[in-house]
Amino acid sequence: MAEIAANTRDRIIEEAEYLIQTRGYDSFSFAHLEERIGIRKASIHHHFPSKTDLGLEIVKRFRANCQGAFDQLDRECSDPIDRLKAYAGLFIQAIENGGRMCLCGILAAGFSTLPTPLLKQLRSAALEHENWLSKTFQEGLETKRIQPRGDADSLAQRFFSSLEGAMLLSRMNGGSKKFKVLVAELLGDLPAAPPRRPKSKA
Amino acid sequence: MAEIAANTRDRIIEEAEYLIQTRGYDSFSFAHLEERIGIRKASIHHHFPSKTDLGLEIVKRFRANCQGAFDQLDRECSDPIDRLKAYAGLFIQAIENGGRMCLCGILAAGFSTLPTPLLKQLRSAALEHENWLSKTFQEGLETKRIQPRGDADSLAQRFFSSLEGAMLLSRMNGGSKKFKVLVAELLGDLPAAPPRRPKSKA
DNA sequence: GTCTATAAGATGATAGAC
DNA sequence: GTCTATCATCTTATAGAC
Repeated sequence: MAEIAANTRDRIIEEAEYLIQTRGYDSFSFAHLEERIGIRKASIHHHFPSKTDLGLEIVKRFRANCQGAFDQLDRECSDPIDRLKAYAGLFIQAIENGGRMCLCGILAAGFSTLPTPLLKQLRSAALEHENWLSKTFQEGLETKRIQPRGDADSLAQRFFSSLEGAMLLSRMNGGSKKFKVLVAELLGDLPAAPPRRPKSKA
Repeated sequence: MAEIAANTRDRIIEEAEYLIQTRGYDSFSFAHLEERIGIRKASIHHHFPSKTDLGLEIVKRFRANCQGAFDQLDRECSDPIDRLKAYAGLFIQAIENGGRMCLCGILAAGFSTLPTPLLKQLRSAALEHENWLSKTFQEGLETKRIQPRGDADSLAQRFFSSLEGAMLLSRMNGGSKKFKVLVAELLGDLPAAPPRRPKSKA
């Protein structure tokens, strides 16, 4: 995953993504990029004429990366709860990798000042997360692994909201530590039956 | 609650609070205030020397208002679940009153660029919400009104994260409509027993 | 208390040399 | 493809007249 970007264009995307994840879209600037990459602002404009162009590429790449991650989770985790755990693990990784936020959450927080094309990409990104989560909860409901406390869409949206909210709030106190606890409680609350019972029955 | 501000100073606080709730701290400016209030930027600086000073007053007032709201909820709702419902109702009111976000959530989202004094106020504000929620969940647990799915602190943090996350995400699609549904599901999931069962038993 | 005028810096963006 | 130089605009903030 975290290789060093080969060309300038990719380095710009990489550093800009970090800046958006940590500062938000409005509060990141070409000057910050200049400093981090060691390239002049004008050169960045050569690769991305406007800030919106750059933002768009970042969210598009984010969407593609997420789809890749979803496919990998589907392949590697047969149990839906394990899959949700691994999904939440991606949030933890982000927090611990320089205090990054999920692009969905941090961009949604800047909703009212977001350029329209970026907003459309953001909507799609968030929808893809909710859809994948819904599919996963649906499987959990069908296989009786997850308690039926609402339909899959509802469970997905509650799970997503919790993670996004907790992630944003986590930076105020203790970073990933509290977030991890909350995730564990969230996941521990899902199963329809104890995951593994002692071999005696009575 | 929503009276018109008597003096200039209060009007500034009022309008600035709205701007922060909708745009975030970084993205609101004295120029926006000038436009909304019909007063020059220099005059605003007369009341609040720096932007941080203004931000501080807003969060302090917010904390006081919340404490007042908590007291009122404690007085008016005897049932802890009703109290949580009324608490969530405050979020709905904010969304429907010009698409406002909770200051805790929108300021937390701008965490990394927030002036230190404001960050401290924010921490206190968030803590007060979590503490009041924890107290309320504790009562629900003790009176067996709420299912024991974790301790009160944990339930409070999950509830708070869900509301903040859902609120921030709500603006992307449909505003308060989806948020209301999510809140209803969140609350409907709490009770330890069906609130009212048909009088027949078998 | 409110105003005009202005400062000093940041912002996104462009022109044109190399 | 990268640079210097420059732009118009926006930002927070101050000085000083009324």
